[in-house]
Amino acid sequence: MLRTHHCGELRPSHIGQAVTLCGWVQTVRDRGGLIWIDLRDRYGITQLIMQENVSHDEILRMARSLGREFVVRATGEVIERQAKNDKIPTGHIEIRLHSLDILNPAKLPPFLIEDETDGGDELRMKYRYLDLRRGVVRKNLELRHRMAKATRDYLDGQGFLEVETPVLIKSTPEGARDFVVPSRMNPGQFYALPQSPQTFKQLLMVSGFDRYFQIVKCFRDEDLRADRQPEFTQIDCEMSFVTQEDILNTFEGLIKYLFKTIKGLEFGDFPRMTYADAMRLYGSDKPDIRFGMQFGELTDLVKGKNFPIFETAELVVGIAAPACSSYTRKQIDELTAYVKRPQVGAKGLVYVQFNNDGTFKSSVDKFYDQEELMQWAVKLNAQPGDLMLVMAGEPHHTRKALNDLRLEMGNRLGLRDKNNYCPLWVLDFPLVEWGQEEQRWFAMHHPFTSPKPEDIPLLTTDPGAAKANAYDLVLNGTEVGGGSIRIYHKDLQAKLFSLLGFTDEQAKAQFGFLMDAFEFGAPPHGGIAFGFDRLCALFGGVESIRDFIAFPKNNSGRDVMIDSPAEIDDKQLTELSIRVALQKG
RNA sequence: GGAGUGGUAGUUCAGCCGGUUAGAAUGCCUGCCUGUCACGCAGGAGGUCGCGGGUUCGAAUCCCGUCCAUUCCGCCA
Repeated sequence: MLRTHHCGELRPSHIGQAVTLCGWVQTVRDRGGLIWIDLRDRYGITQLIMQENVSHDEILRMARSLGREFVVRATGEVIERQAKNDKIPTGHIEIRLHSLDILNPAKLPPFLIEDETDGGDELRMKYRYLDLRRGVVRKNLELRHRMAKATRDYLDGQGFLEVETPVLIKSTPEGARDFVVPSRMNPGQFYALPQSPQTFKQLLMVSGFDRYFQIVKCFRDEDLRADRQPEFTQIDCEMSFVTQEDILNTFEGLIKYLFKTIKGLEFGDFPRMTYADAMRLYGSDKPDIRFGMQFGELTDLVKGKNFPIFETAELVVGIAAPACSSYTRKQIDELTAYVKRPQVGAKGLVYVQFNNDGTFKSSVDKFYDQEELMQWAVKLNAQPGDLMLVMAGEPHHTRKALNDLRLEMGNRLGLRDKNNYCPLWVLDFPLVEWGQEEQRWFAMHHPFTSPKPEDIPLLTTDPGAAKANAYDLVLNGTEVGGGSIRIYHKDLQAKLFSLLGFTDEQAKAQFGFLMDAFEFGAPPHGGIAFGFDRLCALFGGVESIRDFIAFPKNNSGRDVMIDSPAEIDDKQLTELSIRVALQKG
């Protein structure tokens, strides 16, 4: 070993010991007659000291030649500091240097390797290996490690087996776009990278591995966001001989275990809400229930008063923002501008100030009297002092826009504390939804999801009304997991494929292996998958998942450090029987 | 595919209603300093104002195009 200790462990109890440390030079403070070096490694910072007329001139000269991030090996004696620093764990000791080796000099880094760096995102990603030296980023990866460890501990304790499934698989038309990989040995043919190990984990159930999990990379070739990467990690799980209730309980247990071991937080039973209620009360299938402001519908109440917007609206819906009745004209204009942004896309916003004296002042006073506005207040559960905000229009878009406004009000009122965790199960999703453009049904979850048994007759009469045994776990308005009870009978699976517009031939070509397997004794089964990166980011109290991934990709799916994706040689293309025909812009 | 924001010193930014030599902070270099730890003090170096075109006597500044980054919408079963 090149070192006897690391840079985070020496304490006053070590005083008098001869030690050797290795690490990176954080900074050199040359005070003339005294020189200090802060030596950093993964574990912390330890101060080295040299003194004129005490230390060798050679060491002093060498210390003055050091630059930031030089890799050095330092040997000396642990001594007590004359001036102590209570801000760091090693702040009561320092090392009186006897010898110093430069193991490797370093170019000046392009940004400061400190918690409060001066580096922007782009530069940090280009030199990610330097960024990862920073304590804040390192702590994120340490958190991720502990999350993965705790997940394995819990699931192992519950009898789950971790089984690896292939990464080179087959492209399927449903769902997200696939990343594809050409096969040299099979000219003109391509593998696809898995969007999830879905079919393989179901086959493992047929094989009798009745409790499977895998912490596994998944790939989706879709546009990115702060919380979406082209390759991401799931905690993928499946169980046999279980009901939906068993799965909810087992994995509520996992999330509780993570909160307990990682953050020391205890939870009671997670609340549950149907998809229908989530949409009705929050306009979202992933409601943030850290705060109230539930929707109230006014559609019937407002008709017949000659207010044109409301007369023609299919849905009139509002929220009551607590203690906001004193909002100024300017503040209300800001809210109106917010909902009119293209991203929200609302036409406008009606407001009603419910004054503390019980009177109302609104943007629609011409059309509605005080008594009528009082009825609104009852519907929206508004109290004196509240500000009612009402939107109208086509139901789907209006709910979505009001959801955006509700979250914005939550932010403005400081109701979305990142240290306050409110998990929620959302249940009873619809089985399928209508694709207007393609004029066909699409699976809301995926085509292997089981309808609720009592809704199977609806598949032929009214597919849109059929509910699925599908569920999402939502945490603070973010979907962190989702799953379903699966179909395990060949006939029902064939019926679903048919509903989704597959011909028998297409279904057989794409999922024949699964249909075949269902004929060899498939057990009832179901499962769930959690977005591991998102879960880590939420536990870390951060919106973006990038800092919980060691080497993430940027918005365009590029790795700016290794500069990928990249073109390949003609020789490689030839071997792969591929010709690139780029369309000229 | 669409909308917004940004691109100026190594870095983070200011300047942008056109007009001296493009600034600040930090980093870097040199010197001084025997208890620093965001060390301090003095001095110094450092710029294709993303790129291309246009308007103008004159463009970092206005206009058009383009590239890059970022946030959001679409998309993500």
